[in-house]
Amino acid sequence: MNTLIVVLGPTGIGKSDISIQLARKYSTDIISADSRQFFRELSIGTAVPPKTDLESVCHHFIQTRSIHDYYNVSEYETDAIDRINHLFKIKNPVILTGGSMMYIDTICKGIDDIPTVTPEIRDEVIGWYEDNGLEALQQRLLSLDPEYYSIVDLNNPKRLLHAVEICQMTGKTFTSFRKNTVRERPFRIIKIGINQNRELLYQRINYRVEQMMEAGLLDEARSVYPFKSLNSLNTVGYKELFSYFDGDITLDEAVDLVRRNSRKYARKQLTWFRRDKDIHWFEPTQIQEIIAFIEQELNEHDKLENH
RNA sequence: GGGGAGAUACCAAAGUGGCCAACUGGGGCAGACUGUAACUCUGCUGGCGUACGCCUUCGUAGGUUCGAAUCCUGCUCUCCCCA
Repeated sequence: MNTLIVVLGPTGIGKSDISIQLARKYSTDIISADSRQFFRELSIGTAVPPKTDLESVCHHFIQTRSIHDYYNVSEYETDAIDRINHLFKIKNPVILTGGSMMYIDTICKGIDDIPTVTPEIRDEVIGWYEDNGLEALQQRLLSLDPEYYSIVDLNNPKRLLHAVEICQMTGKTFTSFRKNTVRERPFRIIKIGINQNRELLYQRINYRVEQMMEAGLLDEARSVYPFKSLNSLNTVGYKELFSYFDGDITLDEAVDLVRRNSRKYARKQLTWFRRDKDIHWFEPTQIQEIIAFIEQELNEHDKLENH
């Protein structure tokens, strides 16, 4: 059976380096599970690996789309699973790496089939919400899908909005699509988590922000500033600099915010990963241990299969 | 040297006799998460305790009062204006 090695962890921990080393060792490719590295207009602020790395190891789903494109987890699931299965014909293991929690889970477990909301419906519902407010939105959901209403976080407009959109568009309840089924994958998954002591992680993050600024993040952000309202640009490292361009804060304040929001994001990632008991955790320096662990897992697996 | 303003929890900042362990924001910590998810949302944040609660806090030392972060006095420090 083929194996997908998933390398995950908080932002800035050094996942890319480790994945590249693993990819070299196993002469294989890397599939990105990073919801911001998809965009070709962004590279410094999203920490896309340097050109030399991209050339030495084949990466998939990095900078393949535009910030103007609509893309979502479901499409990613289809695309990435196709690519992984395709790669398995000639390579094994394959490596998946990234920090976008939901994207990783989608590859590992799948996600329910829910129709993609059309722009018309989206505009209609959002416009309606802006005119009528949160309470009205809650009531609208209550009448469309009381079951979901009883379990959603009623203060979370994004969740409410999407449920209403789906109900509106399909004429069915949002609940009816939420099967919560886990898709069995025809390959084995080994999850490697990279993390370290919180203080060191924060130091790493702070340092990386420094490096990004030196590498020209300010110019990169300025180049996409005209499109700042795009969702793809509601991204740490850019939105803060947009506030600076807007004249709302100083550059120093903006950079400080980038650091803080990066730390927050890292914490959020860890919260998500914490409940996944399948992850085997290592420190960024433990590349030897990681390889040893993978070897052991692969061997055990072969034995099981031969029996 | 003279005059004025102020010192509140990690930071900022309300509170100006009891409803104050102290509004609010930030930060920090924890959590949720089914399609634009690096999004969006929630809880906690003096100490001890699961909890009713108990203990120690509002520069500092005293005082007034049944009761003080709030009133009075001394001291220390900070800022502003005049010299």
